[in-house]
Amino acid sequence: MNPTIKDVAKMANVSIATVSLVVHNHKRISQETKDKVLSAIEQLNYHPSHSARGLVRRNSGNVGFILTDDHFLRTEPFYTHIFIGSEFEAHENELYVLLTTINSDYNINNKLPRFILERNVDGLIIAGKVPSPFIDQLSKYSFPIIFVDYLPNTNKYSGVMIDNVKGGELATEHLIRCGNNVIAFIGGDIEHPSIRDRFNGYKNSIEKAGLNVNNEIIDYTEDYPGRPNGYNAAERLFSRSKNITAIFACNDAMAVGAMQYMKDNGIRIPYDCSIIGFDDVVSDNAIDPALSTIRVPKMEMGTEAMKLMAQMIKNNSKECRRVLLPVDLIVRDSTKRI
Amino acid sequence: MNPTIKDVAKMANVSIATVSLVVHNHKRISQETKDKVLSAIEQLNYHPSHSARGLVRRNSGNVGFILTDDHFLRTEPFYTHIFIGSEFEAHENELYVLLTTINSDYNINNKLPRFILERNVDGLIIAGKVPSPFIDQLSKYSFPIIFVDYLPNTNKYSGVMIDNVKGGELATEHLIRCGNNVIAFIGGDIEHPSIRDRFNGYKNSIEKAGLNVNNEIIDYTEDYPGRPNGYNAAERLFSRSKNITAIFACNDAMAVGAMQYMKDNGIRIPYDCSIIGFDDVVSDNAIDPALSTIRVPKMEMGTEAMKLMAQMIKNNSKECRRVLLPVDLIVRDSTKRI
DNA sequence: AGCAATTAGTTAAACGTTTAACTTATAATT
DNA sequence: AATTATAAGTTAAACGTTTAACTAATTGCT
Repeated sequence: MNPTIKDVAKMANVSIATVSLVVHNHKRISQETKDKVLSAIEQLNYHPSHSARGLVRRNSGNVGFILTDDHFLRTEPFYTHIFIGSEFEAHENELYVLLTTINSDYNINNKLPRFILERNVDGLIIAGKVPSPFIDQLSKYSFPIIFVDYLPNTNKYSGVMIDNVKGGELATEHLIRCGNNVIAFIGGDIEHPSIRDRFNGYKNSIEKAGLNVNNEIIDYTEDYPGRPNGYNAAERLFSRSKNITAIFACNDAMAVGAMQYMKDNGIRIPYDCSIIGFDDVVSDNAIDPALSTIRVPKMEMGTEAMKLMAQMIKNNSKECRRVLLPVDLIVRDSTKRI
Repeated sequence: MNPTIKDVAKMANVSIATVSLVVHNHKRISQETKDKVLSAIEQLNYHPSHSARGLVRRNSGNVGFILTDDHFLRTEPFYTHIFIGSEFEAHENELYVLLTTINSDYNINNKLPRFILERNVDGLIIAGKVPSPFIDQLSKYSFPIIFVDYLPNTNKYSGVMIDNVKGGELATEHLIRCGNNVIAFIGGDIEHPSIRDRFNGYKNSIEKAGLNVNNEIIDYTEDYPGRPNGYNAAERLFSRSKNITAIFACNDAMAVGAMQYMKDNGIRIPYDCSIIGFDDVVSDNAIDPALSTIRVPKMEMGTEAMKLMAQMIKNNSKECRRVLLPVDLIVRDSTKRI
């Protein structure tokens, strides 16, 4: 049986209230008593019962972490890094993380995750784009919600985002500095705020450099921005225009797909065509040449989200707060000065 | 405020004990009363408090899920699938899953995950190989532990495994049936039980076919069995022997690495050399040709582990139980009849 | 010296369940 | 009719904390 507060109290010859006060290091307790109690706690290896605490505090000590299954299961461990960041920061705040996935085609008839129905979380972190019917369902609950890497259009939610526009600019500027002047863009669903922002960054830089934004070398579809999509996008692109010298892909997965197309069709990277991705999730040598990209601070997004969450829980605040994290240009071998 | 059992009792005009009995669908309650209570529960959207329940039942309702960070963050979402399986099955058993990673170089001075120290889990699922100092630390705790995809050498632990020997045999037999008679093996750390079993399956089939096991075309190292390792292994292999017509890689990641080496060196797959992997984790078209492999029922491993866990928790049993899941041969385009 | 203020601790109620032990009403058996 | 058995519910204690309200001892102030 685990030691309880009573065991500690008995051992230290004080009341259980005193033990509790020491645990919360309340000022009312003298140093002498504190030492006595602390030593008993140490000896017994006492840890307060999560359940008992949750019962009287009327909270759970848990934070739900939700993402869609296709995001979680994709090849590039983007969201996995975000989760790890959250989990890490949760330790610092004495919180536990309950991870669950929802269907990417969640609809109004689907059940909400069990920890929401049973109100066994004090807050929710939602990573990546989730179906809007899911978000709608959440409105009846009053716990804080923090979005990471995706923010619904309504401006009532807190979120941790990266500077996608800036990232798009950095990538495009880099390609321009390398001497390219026919720079294509490939993206998935342009309705996705992140992709749209990256595209806007692309446009900004193209225009700033005095080049013209040419729809013929801009390709996006509604499909999931993964490798197959990148492959197909590159195929369409090169069938429309032969003189493309560089591609900015909205993420690394699409970039890798596009690279595969180029390899299959004798287009040498970066000699015939440079390519840059976004996210910095492929670092292994099976991708050749190494992909230049925009680094996204994935773990940091997770930690920032959990920090925000811990604050909101502690202050019982519902105010909407936003964090914007910077991105960096990472130059590897897939982009080359002409 | 969330509705409590009292609210339900008041609404249904019964005692709280009756509500509790209905929730547990105890036979002592008449159908009539049951209906009344159930309808009140429905109307109020009542869910029992996890904390209150945990307090009296002296359990947490949580299961810890542990793996090393490099396993979790690897490119192929192998363990992610296992986790999802566990999480799914946890729902069926009214359990929550607390996921956390440990360092792959965990040592005796590292702290155990918080949920273990605070005894906030009723059991532990450990996925993949973990450092043995970690396992040693666990011995002071008495909750059930289930290993998945890795079982320490001592035979005191419960586990869910796949038939690695059989998988090795299936893969090798397939290559033999395709007409190959110089079949190489590449693997990572041969001390890893799964890799050793796969290798043993390979040997079984080679011998059974009357071929000889040739150390020159067998390559393993102590390194992590990822893509870079596969690349290097292929390099060593082809520098030692030119007439290899097929490779069995101990997993898909190493196979992909080896494929990259072959592509870089003009070895056409499968015309010059066939290759088969293990795990079935790469299904995207950026890997070309599509990789033949041994399918591992990843989600099922997760669900089976959680089923076992739920039983052990329910029966308060500590007996050692094992589940062995079968694997399948998946023929794609990287292996070809000569 | 007499009173107020401060310090250091204790008491006891509350949080929302579960469940053994009890009660009461009805049915079955002698 | 008296006794026993069964059915259907209720009572109350317990689980391990937190914290407001209280007490008692000491110190400070006039």
